Amino acid sequence: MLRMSRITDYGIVLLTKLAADAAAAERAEGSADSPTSTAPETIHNARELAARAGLPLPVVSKILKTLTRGGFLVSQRGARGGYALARRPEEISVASIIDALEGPIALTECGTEPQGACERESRCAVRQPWQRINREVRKTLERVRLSDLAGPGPDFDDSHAAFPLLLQEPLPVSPGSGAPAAD
Amino acid sequence: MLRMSRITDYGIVLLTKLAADAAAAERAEGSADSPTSTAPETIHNARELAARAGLPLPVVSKILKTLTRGGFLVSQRGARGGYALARRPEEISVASIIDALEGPIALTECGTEPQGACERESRCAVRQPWQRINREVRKTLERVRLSDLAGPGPDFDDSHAAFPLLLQEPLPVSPGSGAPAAD
DNA sequence: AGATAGAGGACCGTTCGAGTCCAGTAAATA
DNA sequence: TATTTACTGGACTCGAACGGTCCTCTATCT
Repeated sequence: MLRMSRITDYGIVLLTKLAADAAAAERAEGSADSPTSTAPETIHNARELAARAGLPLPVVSKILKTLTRGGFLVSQRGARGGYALARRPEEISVASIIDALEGPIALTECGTEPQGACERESRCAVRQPWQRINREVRKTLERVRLSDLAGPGPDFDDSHAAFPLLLQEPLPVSPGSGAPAAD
Repeated sequence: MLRMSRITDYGIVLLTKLAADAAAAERAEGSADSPTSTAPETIHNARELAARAGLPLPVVSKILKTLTRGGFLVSQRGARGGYALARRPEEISVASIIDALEGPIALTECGTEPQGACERESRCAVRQPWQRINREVRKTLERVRLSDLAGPGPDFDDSHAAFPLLLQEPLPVSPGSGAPAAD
């Protein structure tokens, strides 16, 4: 199914919420005297985020810890502590989030392993092409930023084309192949 | 790790070998009197393919059966039986192969499930964007054809740029985000 | 001091995928 | 026709990975 783990899925949802809140707070206070992104308004603790996302607290807690280690969040311990985005949403790509939560993006193992690590490499005819496919999928995921996922606001509308970069038409396929693959 | 199953990986390797052989046979006989792609030269049995790929026979057998059910191969029972490509390599997309071997391509579950199937949908802020990401990754995989993986021949060379469509430069990211995400 | 909340890591149960095996059937050949 | 070859379909097992929980420690605020 070419899927990523549920943890990553949850992680992106959580980051999206934080990004949306940060954007809302920034908008609300204008250019006030709270310059840092760790202003109290943008700090949320795990319990609150778990409740809002409808996910169990331990899971959310684990994910937030990982994201902090990965440099996406800054944490504040103790009473009134919590998490806040460490960077602006536009500076965080979906690819980097996936990297942090479940290792480097690669459809096949030979995409990440150093060359020569696969004992079947000698008779493997597709290593090079796969590496290119991996690269291309990765580029796609790098183009998408957290700010794209957060959307323009709570009244998010699909027709707004949140990230128009993804709406480009697919390039024409190889000439001569009239019928596309059945799918 | 955003990976697909090993079975799918193997399946693509096997199909690639069959595609390369079919192309070689077609080239060798020119436009002889064997019009169908199921000519004896292009039939290979599971045992042979397993040996050439360096994979266990039962696994290869299982994969070939699945691919036959999916319409990618035609099978011939009995002595001197085997498998042959059902379609031309240019007509088979990597996306469709993945579909056949491990279900529809979707990074998250909400990409495939019918709308409303996720009980968290009401508070899920990222469903729509994810569906677009899924769609884009899928397009990427649809652009790549089996013929691209097979390469120009046995003396396959990376510099030949087997599928130039994938070598396009990445589009510029959202303006205003100077620093790319750390990865 | 006490309460709050993150940090870190151990732990467990379930699921899922890889891989094996077997009985059945179709086709070719001797 | 008997035998061999080879695909068909499905059941089955083993192990790893993942989701999820829990516990202890530390830092910070009131």
